Amino acid sequence: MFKIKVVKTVTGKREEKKEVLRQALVKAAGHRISKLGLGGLRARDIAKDAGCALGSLYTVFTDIDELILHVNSNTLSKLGVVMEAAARRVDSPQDVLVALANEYLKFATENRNIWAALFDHRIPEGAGEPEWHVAEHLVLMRGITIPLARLLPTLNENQLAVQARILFAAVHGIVSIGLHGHFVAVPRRDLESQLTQFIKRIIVGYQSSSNKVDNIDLENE
Amino acid sequence: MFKIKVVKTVTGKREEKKEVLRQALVKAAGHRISKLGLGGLRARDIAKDAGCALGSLYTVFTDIDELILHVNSNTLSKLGVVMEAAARRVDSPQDVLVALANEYLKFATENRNIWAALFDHRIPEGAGEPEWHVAEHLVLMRGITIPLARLLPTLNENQLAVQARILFAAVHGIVSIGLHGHFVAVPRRDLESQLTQFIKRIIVGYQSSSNKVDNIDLENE
DNA sequence: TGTACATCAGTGAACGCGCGTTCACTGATGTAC
DNA sequence: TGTACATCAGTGAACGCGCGTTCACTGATGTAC
Repeated sequence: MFKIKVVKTVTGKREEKKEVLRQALVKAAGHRISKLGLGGLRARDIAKDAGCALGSLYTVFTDIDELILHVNSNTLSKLGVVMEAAARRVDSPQDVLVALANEYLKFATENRNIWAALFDHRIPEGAGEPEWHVAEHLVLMRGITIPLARLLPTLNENQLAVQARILFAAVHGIVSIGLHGHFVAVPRRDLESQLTQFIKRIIVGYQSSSNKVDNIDLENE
Repeated sequence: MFKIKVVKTVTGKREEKKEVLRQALVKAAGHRISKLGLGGLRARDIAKDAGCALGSLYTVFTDIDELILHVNSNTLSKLGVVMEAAARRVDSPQDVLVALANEYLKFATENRNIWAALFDHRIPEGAGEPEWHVAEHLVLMRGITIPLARLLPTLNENQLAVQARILFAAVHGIVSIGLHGHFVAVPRRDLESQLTQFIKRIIVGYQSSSNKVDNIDLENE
């Protein structure tokens, strides 16, 4: 037992250092992206900031893209944490949905570049994102599905998933165009209240008897 | 009079040819983008497709970016045409809004890459897009404002503009995430009906007496 | 524990290449008389 | 109308440079006995 532990520790020293390097690189890349955006990211700069040689980057990641993927993974997890916290601060499913939308806006505003990297980073040609990364997206969706299920108890799992995605996409669009200023945007200071009203309107739409989601959705299954 | 006309024609021959070249380049660039996306665009290829030398491109545009701007301008104008036509095919403001959203989805689906270029193209560093291009965006917004004004007659100009932008942003988000498959998307075949339901829900939200837009919006003015 | 050997992380200069942009040249278009 | 000269569009080879990635080398960590 003792022997095994020692061997493990000693043998692990290499893997341990590698892990430290990995973290340092992800952190450095994150800072660079925060400051200059995804487009301002250079392998050389990351290595320099992380305090290692350029080549080291490639002993730990196969690619710059792989490194970015890890940065995005971190971002997603941070986003998940604040969203969950926001949801916990209120009770009714209506308030939770509003809180989630506003927290998303807040996160995007305060972490512009690193948030934008989530969407700007395109996987090159071949197969898409690895499953572990897709799974992280799903966790976020889950946070929306929960209040939605309380709000619309007649929907099944699949219908809820679809509504969560639609809702997220709509909010993302508003936040994205609002911050980016692409096309003509809504003044920043109005965004939050507009977003809140927007969510409330959709909730009213969900609840209106003439427009029940379960009636409609079944068309598609 | 006759003399002037002749002089004009002859003198105009240079400018005329230049214009032909300009159009050819924009067209060629458009095709390239359609096929390979904005990321697959190369100055050499465009010139080749347009049947001119590489250098010619720079006698007509200062930049690749300027050329792309013109392609986007074309796209915007095409989009405007189909949206307007779609709006004319129905009567009630509700139906117009639904039709506009669905036409937007259709346009994006059928012109993926060239549509994506509208949003993917980032102006380098310095000052933003030229005003003539911004004006083109406004025309699109105008198309949304009109039915919205009929639906919500108590809103003033400014409030309508904000609502139009929010609505556009939300629809864009749904279409964008739906098509791009970024994050986990809604199955394509469901998108249209989901989008329709979505718009209907928002309209219900607008009309619900407990959630009047004019009551809310005035907070911000 | 100590010594000899093996492995592999870490290095950073050099490679390679893609690609936007320029520039000296030519030939067509325009002007003057 | 015709001729001599001027202008400027059009050309494409060459420039330049940014930057991801590699690779021969070194030194630290790990293994065997």
